[in-house]
Amino acid sequence: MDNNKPPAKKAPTARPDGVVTLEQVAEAAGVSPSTVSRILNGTAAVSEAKKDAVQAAIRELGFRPNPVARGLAGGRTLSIGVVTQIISSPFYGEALLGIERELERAGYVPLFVSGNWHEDDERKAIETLLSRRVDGVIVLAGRISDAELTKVSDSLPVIVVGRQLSGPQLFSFSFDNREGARLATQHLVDQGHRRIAFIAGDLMHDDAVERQNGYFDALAAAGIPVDNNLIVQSDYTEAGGMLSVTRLLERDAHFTALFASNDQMAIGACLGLHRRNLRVPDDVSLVGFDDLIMARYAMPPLTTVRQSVYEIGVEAATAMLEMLRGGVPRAQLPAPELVVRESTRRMQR
Amino acid sequence: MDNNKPPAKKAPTARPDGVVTLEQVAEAAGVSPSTVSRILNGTAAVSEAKKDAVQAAIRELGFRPNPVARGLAGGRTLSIGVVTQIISSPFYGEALLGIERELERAGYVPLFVSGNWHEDDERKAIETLLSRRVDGVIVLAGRISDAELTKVSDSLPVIVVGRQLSGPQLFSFSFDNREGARLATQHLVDQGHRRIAFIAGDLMHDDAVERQNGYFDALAAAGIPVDNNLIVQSDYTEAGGMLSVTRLLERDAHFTALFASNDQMAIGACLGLHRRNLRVPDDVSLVGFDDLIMARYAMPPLTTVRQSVYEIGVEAATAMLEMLRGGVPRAQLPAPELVVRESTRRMQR
DNA sequence: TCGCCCCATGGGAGCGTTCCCATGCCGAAG
DNA sequence: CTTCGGCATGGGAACGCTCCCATGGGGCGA
Repeated sequence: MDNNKPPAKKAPTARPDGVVTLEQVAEAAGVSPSTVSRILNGTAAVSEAKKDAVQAAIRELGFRPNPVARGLAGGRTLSIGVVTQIISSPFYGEALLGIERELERAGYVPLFVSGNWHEDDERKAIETLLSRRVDGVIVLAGRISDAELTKVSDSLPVIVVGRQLSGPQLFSFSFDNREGARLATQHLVDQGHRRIAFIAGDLMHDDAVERQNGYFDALAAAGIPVDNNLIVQSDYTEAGGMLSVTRLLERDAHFTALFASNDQMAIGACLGLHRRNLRVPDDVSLVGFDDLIMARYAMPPLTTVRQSVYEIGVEAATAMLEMLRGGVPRAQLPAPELVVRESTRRMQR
Repeated sequence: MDNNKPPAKKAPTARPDGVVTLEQVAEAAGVSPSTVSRILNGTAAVSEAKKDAVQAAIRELGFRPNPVARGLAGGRTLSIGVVTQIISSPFYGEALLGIERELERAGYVPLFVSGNWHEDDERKAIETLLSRRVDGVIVLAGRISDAELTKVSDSLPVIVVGRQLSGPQLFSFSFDNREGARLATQHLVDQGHRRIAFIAGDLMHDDAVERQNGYFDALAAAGIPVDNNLIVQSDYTEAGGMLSVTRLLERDAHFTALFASNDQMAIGACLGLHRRNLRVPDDVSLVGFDDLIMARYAMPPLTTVRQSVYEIGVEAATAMLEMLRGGVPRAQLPAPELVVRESTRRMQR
């Protein structure tokens, strides 16, 4: 009774580490591993009886499929790579949250990697993701060339937010930055402002360019000539916004309104103005872009353009899942909307 | 010449999908897969000659080990699970950045999952991580019980930030919240304030309790009795901070200073005060905690307690790596430091 | 009634590594 | 010179799952 011959062929029952495998489930349910796999993945038709037996066994044993083994065997890892620029940014944070929530519903897990606004880092980030065998990649903005992105999409579905690209496994969508910026500028014009300064983002990026175009659109519509002296380029950070105000003031570019192309720069600008004893909105009306939480709690609360960043994340994830399912993704982003708070007012005198 | 018999035994050379495997490297270098593995992992001594040959082959073929296969075979996935509460929070964002940066240096990748301040979600998050076979888990605060956390550490190294726990595979460390809060309150006392309101965090969490204790400490040291009417409990969000001010004001709890136990609530409180026509710092001095970027750009810039959240992330990751290496982790967090800005001033009249 | 086709199922070969074990080989000790 | 130990190396079995292929039955048309 004690012949414990090592090559005992098979012994799926119980393991020292308490890990439950598919094989054990199969044995408990009295079916083959193949059948369990089929039920798990819905790969093929299985009789109700066996289905029930297996479900019961799974529940009883507390079986949880091992994604690692799945990844190796099936080539899918149920994980999606997400390339952000800085994970800590309030802007990206919102988007990541949307992505995470949406992916979770489908059993996928996001793998976040930061590009740090640096082309090389971004490339490395994508490499990391590829070597981790993610099932797809979502790229939020970024510097890497369109060509490289397209190349990646040869082997994987790719969703790009904030660019215009497409291909068999490539889908992109953007928020209507131009219209949003137009709305913001228009609002300032409507309030009687004529000298409206503009803090642009990094013009290497489409969205920054589009926001600038929206600014131009509104000025043109109002018959106000563009004055380059009123425009500075910055980097979407609070510090950048603050610095921009200094630059503007040093140029002696008199302005009664300022449109910063994102909220973070607007907040920075606000402090910059404060330091020069210029009050918002009394001396300068200020508009931001994005409608991050910080806009709502700024002093004064910031007029801005609502862009539901969370929603963008959700849409990106949805599109990815759709692509993975073999379908054709689409993205329906809400239209830009101006949120008027207290940082803008009708031009005095 | 055309006999393409299917069971050709082995053909490691080239694959349709361009994926390079360890086996191909072995063949190219004229050694066995085992040897390549040994070189890759430094598992055993290998002659210099073979080592060079393999290195060359790796470089030439552009081989990148497949973490998925590694995970299956070796039981390690080179990934670390990180349980946060809300990935989009400016506070956690900073910490995650620190973790990511530090892990990257060692070739590890973080897997972020959100607990949403919800015990069930947190438990599910940890489950997800375990089923993904992460090599370790870093928990940032959270609601889950100490016992459960300890249980997890039976099978994995665990690092907990913001609690006091320990065990063979369990390490925790905290920022000195109590001292930080004491410092903040003390500062207010030093400015002549006696009626100092306090917005606590969720007292289910150690850090919130500690911050409250620090507040008590300073009051006691100054001989000021605790007035429960001056204390409200909230949730570390801007909205919560704003609401707290309303509650405080409705109670007719006259106060000349307010210490909010994190920056986000302080920012919200600032707006709340503004709405009631109370100016910061003219009518009420305000102090926050954390020193997030937003504190620097608040209006007025917020006096707060510096807690390098980024650093905390780095320390957590470092400790994790140390544990993985089999060593004994330690964490050296900088001491709390008060950052005086413009939201506090000497009590008038 | 017979044969064909399709469907439910099982068997088993990978997926790319790691790691245990076996195999030579060489030098040192007896 | 023989024997033993140790070291560099190769072989091959896992790891847990997916998926292709083979098999056996049953239903249905002729």
